Amino acid sequence: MLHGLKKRNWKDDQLSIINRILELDDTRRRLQQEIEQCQASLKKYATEIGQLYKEGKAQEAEAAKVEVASIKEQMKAPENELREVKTELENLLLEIPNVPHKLVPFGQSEEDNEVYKAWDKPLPELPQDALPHWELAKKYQLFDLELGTKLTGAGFPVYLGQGARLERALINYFLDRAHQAGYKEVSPPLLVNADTARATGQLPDKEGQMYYVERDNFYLIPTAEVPVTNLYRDTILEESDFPIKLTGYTPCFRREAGSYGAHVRGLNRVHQFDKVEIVRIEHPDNSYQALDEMLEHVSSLLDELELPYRIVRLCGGDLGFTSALTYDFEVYSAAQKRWLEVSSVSNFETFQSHRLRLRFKDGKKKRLAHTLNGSALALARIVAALLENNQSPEGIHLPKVLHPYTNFPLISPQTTP
RNA sequence: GGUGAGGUGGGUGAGUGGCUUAAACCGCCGGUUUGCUAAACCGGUGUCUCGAGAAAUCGGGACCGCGGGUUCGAAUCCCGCCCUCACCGCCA
Repeated sequence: MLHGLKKRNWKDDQLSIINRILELDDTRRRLQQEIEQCQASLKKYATEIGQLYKEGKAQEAEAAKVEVASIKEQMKAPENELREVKTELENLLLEIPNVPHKLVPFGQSEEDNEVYKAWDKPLPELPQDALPHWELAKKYQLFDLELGTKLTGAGFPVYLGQGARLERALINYFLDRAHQAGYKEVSPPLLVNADTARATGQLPDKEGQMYYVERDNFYLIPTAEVPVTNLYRDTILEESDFPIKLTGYTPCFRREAGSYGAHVRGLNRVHQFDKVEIVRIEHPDNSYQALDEMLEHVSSLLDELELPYRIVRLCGGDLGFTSALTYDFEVYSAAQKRWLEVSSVSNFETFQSHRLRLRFKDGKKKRLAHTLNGSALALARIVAALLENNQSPEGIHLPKVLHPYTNFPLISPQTTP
Protein backbone atom coordinates (compact mmCIF):
# COMPACT_ATOMS: atom_id res chain seq x y z
CA MET A 1 0.00 0.00 0.00
CA LEU A 2 2.81 2.42 0.87
CA HIS A 3 4.52 1.55 -2.37
CA GLY A 4 1.26 2.23 -4.20
CA LEU A 5 0.79 5.61 -2.55
CA LYS A 6 4.29 6.63 -3.56
CA LYS A 7 3.02 6.49 -7.13
CA ARG A 8 0.79 9.38 -6.15
CA ASN A 9 4.00 11.21 -5.29
CA TRP A 10 3.31 11.14 -1.60
CA LYS A 11 6.08 12.54 0.53
CA ASP A 12 7.31 10.87 3.68
CA ASP A 13 5.35 13.16 5.95
CA GLN A 14 2.17 12.24 4.12
CA LEU A 15 3.01 8.58 4.44
CA SER A 16 3.34 9.05 8.18
CA ILE A 17 -0.40 9.61 8.45
CA ILE A 18 -0.73 5.89 7.80
CA ASN A 19 1.14 5.23 11.04
CA ARG A 20 -0.99 7.77 12.82
CA ILE A 21 -4.10 5.94 11.60
CA LEU A 22 -2.85 2.58 12.84
CA GLU A 23 -2.05 4.13 16.18
CA LEU A 24 -5.47 5.74 16.47
CA ASP A 25 -7.16 2.51 15.55
CA ASP A 26 -5.40 0.69 18.39
CA THR A 27 -6.54 3.34 20.82
CA ARG A 28 -10.05 3.15 19.45
CA ARG A 29 -10.23 -0.58 20.09
CA ARG A 30 -8.87 -0.33 23.58
CA LEU A 31 -11.34 2.40 24.54
CA GLN A 32 -14.23 0.62 22.94
CA GLN A 33 -13.54 -2.53 24.91
CA GLU A 34 -13.29 -0.60 28.11
CA ILE A 35 -16.59 1.19 27.51
CA GLU A 36 -18.44 -1.91 26.44
CA GLN A 37 -17.39 -3.66 29.61
CA CYS A 38 -18.97 -0.84 31.61
CA GLN A 39 -22.10 -0.98 29.48
CA ALA A 40 -22.41 -4.67 30.17
CA SER A 41 -22.36 -4.14 33.93
CA LEU A 42 -24.80 -1.21 33.70
CA LYS A 43 -27.20 -3.50 31.91
CA LYS A 44 -26.92 -6.05 34.69
CA TYR A 45 -27.58 -3.45 37.34
CA ALA A 46 -30.63 -2.14 35.53
CA THR A 47 -32.32 -5.54 35.49
CA GLU A 48 -31.27 -6.14 39.06
CA ILE A 49 -32.73 -2.85 40.27
CA GLY A 50 -36.01 -3.60 38.52
CA GLN A 51 -36.07 -6.94 40.28
CA LEU A 52 -35.33 -5.39 43.68
CA TYR A 53 -38.12 -2.82 43.34
CA LYS A 54 -40.55 -5.55 42.46
CA GLU A 55 -39.55 -7.42 45.58
CA GLY A 56 -39.96 -4.25 47.60
CA LYS A 57 -36.28 -4.03 48.51
CA ALA A 58 -36.09 -0.31 47.88
CA GLN A 59 -33.07 0.21 50.07
CA GLU A 60 -30.93 -2.27 48.20
CA ALA A 61 -32.08 -0.75 44.95
CA GLU A 62 -30.93 2.67 46.10
CA ALA A 63 -27.55 1.22 46.98
CA ALA A 64 -27.25 -0.24 43.49
CA LYS A 65 -28.08 3.14 42.00
CA VAL A 66 -25.09 4.65 43.73
CA GLU A 67 -22.97 1.94 42.19
CA VAL A 68 -24.40 2.74 38.75
CA ALA A 69 -23.64 6.42 39.17
CA SER A 70 -20.00 5.67 39.90
CA ILE A 71 -19.65 3.44 36.85
CA LYS A 72 -21.13 6.18 34.73
CA GLU A 73 -18.67 8.66 36.13
CA GLN A 74 -15.85 6.28 35.34
CA MET A 75 -17.03 5.94 31.74
CA LYS A 76 -17.06 9.64 30.96
CA ALA A 77 -13.37 10.11 30.23
CA PRO A 78 -12.97 7.14 27.88
CA GLU A 79 -16.20 8.08 26.13
CA ASN A 80 -14.98 11.57 25.35
CA GLU A 81 -11.63 10.29 24.26
CA LEU A 82 -13.26 7.73 22.00
CA ARG A 83 -15.35 10.39 20.33
CA GLU A 84 -12.27 12.45 19.59
CA VAL A 85 -10.28 9.50 18.34
CA LYS A 86 -13.09 8.44 16.04
CA THR A 87 -13.45 11.90 14.54
CA GLU A 88 -9.75 12.22 13.87
CA LEU A 89 -9.64 8.73 12.42
CA GLU A 90 -12.54 9.36 10.05
CA ASN A 91 -11.05 12.62 8.86
CA LEU A 92 -7.69 11.03 8.20
CA LEU A 93 -9.25 8.10 6.39
CA LEU A 94 -11.14 10.41 4.04
CA GLU A 95 -7.82 11.93 2.99
CA ILE A 96 -6.41 8.66 1.78
CA PRO A 97 -6.79 8.20 -1.96
CA ASN A 98 -7.25 4.86 -3.64
CA VAL A 99 -4.12 2.75 -3.91
CA PRO A 100 -2.96 2.64 -7.53
CA HIS A 101 -3.02 -0.69 -9.36
CA LYS A 102 0.32 -2.29 -10.18
CA LEU A 103 -0.03 -1.29 -13.84
CA VAL A 104 -0.15 2.41 -12.95
CA PRO A 105 3.14 4.02 -14.04
CA PHE A 106 5.07 6.46 -11.88
CA GLY A 107 4.81 10.05 -12.98
CA GLN A 108 4.00 13.64 -12.07
CA SER A 109 1.53 14.85 -14.66
CA GLU A 110 -0.27 13.99 -17.87
CA GLU A 111 3.11 14.27 -19.62
CA ASP A 112 4.05 10.99 -17.96
CA ASN A 113 0.96 9.03 -18.97
CA GLU A 114 1.70 5.88 -20.89
CA VAL A 115 0.26 5.34 -24.34
CA TYR A 116 -1.48 2.01 -24.02
CA LYS A 117 -2.88 1.81 -27.50
CA ALA A 118 -1.57 4.18 -30.12
CA TRP A 119 -3.33 5.24 -33.31
CA ASP A 120 -1.52 3.15 -35.90
CA LYS A 121 -2.92 4.75 -39.05
CA PRO A 122 -1.90 8.13 -40.42
CA LEU A 123 -3.48 11.11 -38.72
CA PRO A 124 -5.88 13.13 -40.85
CA GLU A 125 -4.41 16.17 -42.56
CA LEU A 126 -6.57 19.17 -43.24
CA PRO A 127 -5.94 21.98 -45.70
CA GLN A 128 -4.33 25.17 -44.42
CA ASP A 129 -7.61 27.02 -44.25
CA ALA A 130 -9.25 24.40 -42.01
CA LEU A 131 -11.26 25.91 -39.18
CA PRO A 132 -11.35 25.03 -35.50
CA HIS A 133 -14.78 23.93 -34.30
CA TRP A 134 -15.71 27.28 -32.76
CA GLU A 135 -15.31 28.89 -36.19
CA LEU A 136 -17.27 26.10 -37.82
CA ALA A 137 -20.01 26.60 -35.25
CA LYS A 138 -20.32 30.22 -36.34
CA LYS A 139 -20.25 29.33 -40.01
CA TYR A 140 -23.05 26.78 -39.73
CA GLN A 141 -24.76 28.22 -36.65
CA LEU A 142 -24.41 25.04 -34.60
CA PHE A 143 -23.86 26.48 -31.18
CA ASP A 144 -23.41 29.91 -29.66
CA LEU A 145 -21.24 30.60 -26.65
CA GLU A 146 -22.11 34.27 -26.38
CA LEU A 147 -25.79 33.50 -26.15
CA GLY A 148 -24.95 31.11 -23.33
CA THR A 149 -23.04 33.88 -21.61
CA LYS A 150 -26.09 36.08 -21.86
CA LEU A 151 -28.30 33.43 -20.30
CA THR A 152 -25.90 32.12 -17.69
CA GLY A 153 -22.21 32.85 -18.01
CA ALA A 154 -19.09 31.65 -19.76
CA GLY A 155 -18.93 27.94 -20.48
CA PHE A 156 -22.63 27.27 -21.00
CA PRO A 157 -23.07 26.65 -24.71
CA VAL A 158 -26.40 27.01 -26.47
CA TYR A 159 -26.79 24.42 -29.22
CA LEU A 160 -28.82 25.50 -32.18
CA GLY A 161 -30.47 23.88 -35.17
CA GLN A 162 -28.29 21.13 -36.65
CA GLY A 163 -25.96 21.48 -33.69
CA ALA A 164 -28.76 20.70 -31.25
CA ARG A 165 -29.96 17.84 -33.44
CA LEU A 166 -26.45 16.42 -33.67
CA GLU A 167 -26.22 16.59 -29.90
CA ARG A 168 -29.48 14.67 -29.52
CA ALA A 169 -28.46 12.19 -32.20
CA LEU A 170 -25.20 11.38 -30.42
CA ILE A 171 -26.97 10.89 -27.09
CA ASN A 172 -29.44 8.48 -28.65
CA TYR A 173 -26.76 6.66 -30.56
CA PHE A 174 -24.62 6.20 -27.44
CA LEU A 175 -27.58 5.06 -25.37
CA ASP A 176 -28.69 2.59 -28.01
CA ARG A 177 -25.22 1.13 -28.27
CA ALA A 178 -24.95 0.78 -24.51
CA HIS A 179 -28.34 -0.91 -24.48
CA GLN A 180 -27.19 -3.33 -27.17
CA ALA A 181 -24.13 -4.10 -25.06
CA GLY A 182 -26.36 -5.10 -22.16
CA TYR A 183 -26.38 -1.95 -20.07
CA LYS A 184 -29.65 -1.10 -18.36
CA GLU A 185 -30.71 2.47 -18.93
CA VAL A 186 -31.20 4.79 -15.97
CA SER A 187 -32.42 8.35 -15.98
CA PRO A 188 -31.41 9.74 -12.59
CA PRO A 189 -31.85 13.04 -10.72
CA LEU A 190 -29.36 15.75 -11.64
CA LEU A 191 -29.13 17.06 -8.09
CA VAL A 192 -27.92 14.88 -5.25
CA ASN A 193 -27.50 15.19 -1.51
CA ALA A 194 -24.22 15.18 0.40
CA ASP A 195 -24.41 11.49 1.34
CA THR A 196 -24.55 10.58 -2.31
CA ALA A 197 -21.69 12.89 -3.26
CA ARG A 198 -19.55 11.48 -0.46
CA ALA A 199 -20.12 7.84 -1.35
CA THR A 200 -18.65 8.08 -4.83
CA GLY A 201 -15.78 10.20 -3.54
CA GLN A 202 -16.70 13.69 -4.83
CA LEU A 203 -16.79 14.88 -1.22
CA PRO A 204 -14.64 15.97 0.41
CA ASP A 205 -12.04 15.85 -2.37
CA LYS A 206 -13.79 17.70 -5.18
CA GLU A 207 -16.03 19.99 -3.22
CA GLY A 208 -15.02 23.02 -5.27
CA GLN A 209 -15.72 21.29 -8.56
CA MET A 210 -19.43 20.92 -7.95
CA TYR A 211 -22.17 23.51 -8.12
CA TYR A 212 -23.97 23.67 -4.83
CA VAL A 213 -27.55 24.68 -4.08
CA GLU A 214 -27.26 26.10 -0.62
CA ARG A 215 -30.92 26.55 0.09
CA ASP A 216 -31.67 22.84 -0.18
CA ASN A 217 -28.19 21.46 0.41
CA PHE A 218 -28.00 19.76 -2.99
CA TYR A 219 -25.09 19.32 -5.39
CA LEU A 220 -25.40 19.42 -9.17
CA ILE A 221 -23.92 16.22 -10.49
CA PRO A 222 -20.52 16.47 -12.19
CA THR A 223 -21.21 13.11 -13.88
CA ALA A 224 -23.94 10.46 -14.00
CA GLU A 225 -21.50 8.21 -12.15
CA VAL A 226 -22.63 9.85 -8.93
CA PRO A 227 -26.38 9.13 -8.91
CA VAL A 228 -26.13 5.89 -10.92
CA THR A 229 -23.50 4.25 -8.73
CA ASN A 230 -25.36 5.42 -5.63
CA LEU A 231 -28.41 3.42 -6.67
CA TYR A 232 -26.51 0.61 -5.00
CA ARG A 233 -25.57 2.42 -1.81
CA ASP A 234 -26.37 0.32 1.29
CA THR A 235 -26.94 -2.81 -0.72
CA ILE A 236 -26.08 -6.44 -0.19
CA LEU A 237 -26.02 -8.34 -3.47
CA GLU A 238 -26.14 -12.03 -4.25
CA GLU A 239 -23.25 -13.35 -6.32
CA SER A 240 -25.80 -14.21 -8.99
CA ASP A 241 -26.66 -10.51 -9.36
CA PHE A 242 -23.34 -9.88 -11.10
CA PRO A 243 -22.59 -8.37 -13.48
CA ILE A 244 -24.58 -5.19 -12.97
CA LYS A 245 -24.33 -2.98 -16.03
CA LEU A 246 -25.97 0.43 -16.04
CA THR A 247 -25.97 3.34 -18.43
CA GLY A 248 -27.38 6.81 -18.19
CA TYR A 249 -27.46 10.04 -20.08
CA THR A 250 -27.22 13.26 -18.07
CA PRO A 251 -25.95 16.76 -18.44
CA CYS A 252 -22.83 17.20 -16.30
CA PHE A 253 -22.03 20.34 -14.37
CA ARG A 254 -18.47 21.32 -13.52
CA ARG A 255 -17.16 24.51 -12.04
CA GLU A 256 -13.65 23.73 -13.33
CA ALA A 257 -11.74 26.53 -11.66
CA GLY A 258 -8.40 27.17 -13.29
CA SER A 259 -6.83 26.76 -16.72
CA TYR A 260 -7.40 29.46 -19.32
CA GLY A 261 -6.29 30.19 -22.86
CA ALA A 262 -6.57 28.52 -26.22
CA HIS A 263 -6.96 25.07 -24.72
CA VAL A 264 -10.29 25.99 -23.23
CA ARG A 265 -11.76 27.66 -26.28
CA GLY A 266 -14.99 26.53 -27.83
CA LEU A 267 -16.26 23.22 -26.52
CA ASN A 268 -12.90 22.06 -25.21
CA ARG A 269 -13.86 22.94 -21.68
CA VAL A 270 -17.33 23.96 -20.56
CA HIS A 271 -19.32 24.11 -17.35
CA GLN A 272 -22.22 22.09 -18.70
CA PHE A 273 -21.95 19.24 -21.16
CA ASP A 274 -23.85 16.10 -22.07
CA LYS A 275 -22.50 12.66 -21.39
CA VAL A 276 -23.57 9.04 -21.57
CA GLU A 277 -21.96 7.10 -18.78
CA ILE A 278 -21.58 3.37 -18.28
CA VAL A 279 -21.33 1.96 -14.78
CA ARG A 280 -20.55 -1.56 -13.66
CA ILE A 281 -20.72 -3.32 -10.35
CA GLU A 282 -18.66 -6.45 -10.39
CA HIS A 283 -17.29 -9.36 -8.45
CA PRO A 284 -13.70 -8.52 -7.48
CA ASP A 285 -12.42 -11.47 -9.51
CA ASN A 286 -13.99 -10.09 -12.68
CA SER A 287 -13.54 -6.35 -12.40
CA TYR A 288 -10.44 -6.09 -14.57
CA GLN A 289 -12.04 -8.17 -17.26
CA ALA A 290 -15.00 -5.81 -17.03
CA LEU A 291 -12.62 -2.87 -17.42
CA ASP A 292 -11.29 -4.43 -20.64
CA GLU A 293 -14.83 -4.92 -21.92
CA MET A 294 -15.55 -1.27 -21.27
CA LEU A 295 -12.43 -0.27 -23.20
CA GLU A 296 -13.68 -2.43 -26.06
CA HIS A 297 -17.07 -0.79 -25.93
CA VAL A 298 -15.69 2.74 -26.03
CA SER A 299 -13.23 1.78 -28.78
CA SER A 300 -16.06 0.43 -30.90
CA LEU A 301 -17.95 3.71 -30.57
CA LEU A 302 -14.98 5.71 -31.74
CA ASP A 303 -14.36 3.26 -34.59
CA GLU A 304 -17.93 3.69 -35.75
CA LEU A 305 -17.65 7.46 -35.50
CA GLU A 306 -14.51 7.15 -37.65
CA LEU A 307 -12.46 9.27 -35.28
CA PRO A 308 -8.73 8.74 -34.76
CA TYR A 309 -8.02 8.00 -31.12
CA ARG A 310 -5.51 6.62 -28.71
CA ILE A 311 -5.79 5.13 -25.26
CA VAL A 312 -3.49 6.27 -22.47
CA ARG A 313 -2.95 4.77 -19.06
CA LEU A 314 -2.87 7.47 -16.43
CA CYS A 315 0.25 7.79 -14.32
CA GLY A 316 0.13 8.14 -10.54
CA GLY A 317 0.31 11.90 -10.67
CA ASP A 318 -2.67 12.22 -13.02
CA LEU A 319 -4.80 9.45 -11.53
CA GLY A 320 -8.03 10.55 -9.87
CA PHE A 321 -8.32 10.38 -6.10
CA THR A 322 -10.85 7.54 -6.17
CA SER A 323 -9.42 5.41 -8.95
CA ALA A 324 -7.10 2.40 -8.90
CA LEU A 325 -6.55 2.32 -12.65
CA THR A 326 -7.77 4.69 -15.32
CA TYR A 327 -7.57 4.69 -19.09
CA ASP A 328 -8.29 7.89 -20.96
CA PHE A 329 -9.47 7.98 -24.55
CA GLU A 330 -8.14 10.87 -26.58
CA VAL A 331 -9.49 11.84 -29.94
CA TYR A 332 -7.32 13.66 -32.41
CA SER A 333 -8.67 17.01 -33.38
CA ALA A 334 -7.15 17.77 -36.76
CA ALA A 335 -7.81 21.47 -36.85
CA GLN A 336 -6.46 22.10 -33.37
CA LYS A 337 -3.74 19.49 -33.96
CA ARG A 338 -4.09 18.10 -30.50
CA TRP A 339 -5.51 15.15 -28.61
CA LEU A 340 -8.75 15.80 -26.72
CA GLU A 341 -9.81 13.68 -23.79
CA VAL A 342 -13.26 12.27 -24.53
CA SER A 343 -13.55 9.37 -22.15
CA SER A 344 -12.13 8.17 -18.90
CA VAL A 345 -12.66 4.54 -17.91
CA SER A 346 -11.76 3.52 -14.38
CA ASN A 347 -11.80 0.69 -11.93
CA PHE A 348 -12.34 1.91 -8.38
CA GLU A 349 -12.03 -1.57 -6.89
CA THR A 350 -13.46 -1.30 -3.36
CA PHE A 351 -12.79 2.41 -2.84
CA GLN A 352 -16.31 3.53 -3.66
CA SER A 353 -18.08 0.42 -2.47
CA HIS A 354 -16.57 0.91 0.96
CA ARG A 355 -18.14 4.34 1.19
CA LEU A 356 -21.29 3.05 -0.48
CA ARG A 357 -21.50 0.05 1.83
CA LEU A 358 -22.03 -2.00 -1.30
CA ARG A 359 -21.35 -5.65 -0.58
CA PHE A 360 -22.19 -9.10 -1.83
CA LYS A 361 -22.62 -12.43 -0.12
CA ASP A 362 -19.66 -14.72 -0.62
CA GLY A 363 -20.92 -17.83 1.14
CA LYS A 364 -21.58 -16.67 4.67
CA LYS A 365 -19.19 -13.75 4.48
CA LYS A 366 -19.94 -10.35 3.03
CA ARG A 367 -17.35 -8.75 0.80
CA LEU A 368 -17.09 -5.38 -0.88
CA ALA A 369 -17.95 -5.37 -4.56
CA HIS A 370 -15.93 -3.54 -7.18
CA THR A 371 -17.30 -0.51 -9.02
CA LEU A 372 -16.25 0.81 -12.40
CA ASN A 373 -17.37 3.49 -14.75
CA GLY A 374 -16.53 5.14 -18.00
CA SER A 375 -17.76 7.82 -20.35
CA ALA A 376 -19.35 6.37 -23.43
CA LEU A 377 -19.07 9.12 -24.37
CA ALA A 378 -18.70 12.77 -23.39
CA LEU A 379 -20.40 14.84 -26.03
CA ALA A 380 -18.86 18.29 -26.28
CA ARG A 381 -15.38 17.27 -27.36
CA ILE A 382 -16.69 14.53 -29.63
CA VAL A 383 -18.71 17.20 -31.38
CA ALA A 384 -15.61 19.37 -31.64
CA ALA A 385 -13.62 16.57 -33.24
CA LEU A 386 -16.42 15.50 -35.58
CA LEU A 387 -16.83 19.01 -36.87
CA GLU A 388 -13.16 19.70 -37.34
CA ASN A 389 -12.06 16.39 -38.84
CA ASN A 390 -14.94 16.11 -41.29
CA GLN A 391 -15.04 19.63 -42.68
CA SER A 392 -14.94 20.03 -46.44
CA PRO A 393 -15.84 22.71 -48.98
CA GLU A 394 -19.40 21.37 -49.31
CA GLY A 395 -20.03 21.06 -45.60
CA ILE A 396 -19.39 18.70 -42.69
CA HIS A 397 -19.83 15.03 -43.46
CA LEU A 398 -21.23 13.02 -40.59
CA PRO A 399 -20.20 9.40 -40.09
CA LYS A 400 -22.67 6.88 -41.53
CA VAL A 401 -23.60 5.48 -38.17
CA LEU A 402 -25.19 8.80 -37.21
CA HIS A 403 -27.32 9.28 -40.32
CA PRO A 404 -30.34 7.39 -38.99
CA TYR A 405 -30.14 9.54 -35.87
CA THR A 406 -29.63 12.95 -37.41
CA ASN A 407 -31.67 12.36 -40.58
CA PHE A 408 -29.09 14.47 -42.40
CA PRO A 409 -25.72 13.18 -43.63
CA LEU A 410 -24.15 16.58 -44.15
CA ILE A 411 -24.09 19.80 -42.21
CA SER A 412 -24.22 22.69 -44.63
CA PRO A 413 -26.00 26.00 -44.98
CA GLN A 414 -28.30 24.28 -47.50
CA THR A 415 -29.47 21.60 -45.04
CA THR A 416 -32.67 22.40 -43.19
CA PRO A 417 -31.42 24.05 -40.02
C1' G B 1 -46.46 26.56 1.22
C1' G B 2 -50.86 24.84 4.81
C1' U B 3 -53.27 20.93 7.70
C1' G B 4 -53.45 16.01 9.40
C1' A B 5 -51.54 10.95 9.97
C1' G B 6 -47.33 8.14 10.18
C1' G B 7 -41.84 5.96 10.02
C1' U B 8 -40.71 -1.12 14.04
C1' G B 9 -36.67 -6.81 10.94
C1' G B 10 -36.86 -9.19 3.68
C1' G B 11 -42.70 -7.94 3.68
C1' U B 12 -47.42 -7.08 6.51
C1' G B 13 -47.86 -5.65 11.40
C1' A B 14 -48.37 -5.92 17.28
C1' G B 15 -46.01 -3.44 20.96
C1' U B 16 -47.70 3.65 25.93
C1' G B 17 -41.28 2.62 31.03
C1' G B 18 -38.61 -3.51 33.39
C1' C B 19 -42.29 -9.97 31.98
C1' U B 20 -39.13 -7.60 24.49
C1' U B 21 -33.89 -11.92 24.17
C1' A B 22 -39.32 -7.20 19.35
C1' A B 23 -45.12 -11.11 19.26
C1' A B 24 -47.88 -13.09 15.17
C1' C B 25 -48.43 -14.00 10.07
C1' C B 26 -46.05 -14.13 5.26
C1' G B 27 -41.53 -14.87 2.69
C1' C B 28 -36.73 -17.30 2.49
C1' C B 29 -33.16 -21.51 3.87
C1' G B 30 -32.57 -26.52 5.88
C1' G B 31 -34.92 -31.02 7.50
C1' U B 32 -38.95 -34.89 8.20
C1' U B 33 -42.98 -37.17 5.70
C1' U B 34 -44.63 -38.11 0.63
C1' G B 35 -44.51 -41.51 -6.74
C1' C B 36 -43.37 -35.87 -8.38
C1' U B 37 -45.27 -31.11 -7.17
C1' A B 38 -48.07 -29.23 -3.31
C1' A B 39 -49.51 -29.48 1.75
C1' A B 40 -48.40 -30.48 6.80
C1' C B 41 -44.89 -30.59 10.67
C1' C B 42 -39.95 -29.38 12.94
C1' G B 43 -35.73 -26.17 13.08
C1' G B 44 -33.30 -21.87 11.35
C1' U B 45 -33.55 -16.97 9.32
C1' G B 46 -30.90 -9.07 10.17
C1' U B 47 -26.89 -5.27 10.17
C1' C B 48 -22.52 -3.06 12.31
C1' U B 49 -18.63 -3.58 15.71
C1' C B 50 -15.04 -5.58 19.52
C1' G B 51 -12.80 -10.04 21.50
C1' A B 52 -11.42 -15.58 21.36
C1' G B 53 -10.49 -19.37 17.51
C1' A B 54 -7.02 -22.48 11.98
C1' A B 55 -12.16 -22.83 11.15
C1' A B 56 -17.15 -24.17 12.23
C1' U B 57 -18.51 -21.28 15.99
C1' C B 58 -18.73 -18.82 20.68
C1' G B 59 -18.94 -14.35 23.90
C1' G B 60 -19.52 -8.70 24.70
C1' G B 61 -21.66 -4.05 22.78
C1' A B 62 -24.73 -1.05 19.47
C1' C B 63 -28.98 -0.69 16.15
C1' C B 64 -37.06 0.02 16.17
C1' G B 65 -36.14 7.07 10.47
C1' C B 66 -31.66 10.45 12.30
C1' G B 67 -29.57 13.33 16.45
C1' G B 68 -29.97 14.89 21.46
C1' G B 69 -32.42 14.59 26.42
C1' U B 70 -35.15 12.45 30.91
C1' U B 71 -34.49 7.66 33.82
C1' C B 72 -31.23 2.77 37.68
C1' G B 73 -33.78 1.13 33.06
C1' A B 74 -36.56 3.85 26.60
C1' A B 75 -39.18 0.98 20.43
C1' U B 76 -42.33 3.22 24.38
C1' C B 77 -41.72 9.77 27.59
C1' C B 78 -39.56 14.93 26.02
C1' C B 79 -36.95 18.26 22.27
C1' G B 80 -34.87 19.14 17.32
C1' C B 81 -34.31 17.39 12.38
C1' C B 82 -35.22 14.24 8.06
C1' C B 83 -38.49 11.44 5.26
C1' U B 84 -43.28 9.14 3.64
C1' C B 85 -48.54 9.25 2.89
C1' A B 86 -53.38 11.90 2.53
C1' C B 87 -56.08 16.32 1.62
C1' C B 88 -55.77 21.66 0.31
C1' G B 89 -52.96 25.61 -2.43
C1' C B 90 -49.60 26.40 -6.62
C1' C B 91 -47.87 24.05 -11.01
C1' A B 92 -45.12 21.15 -16.17
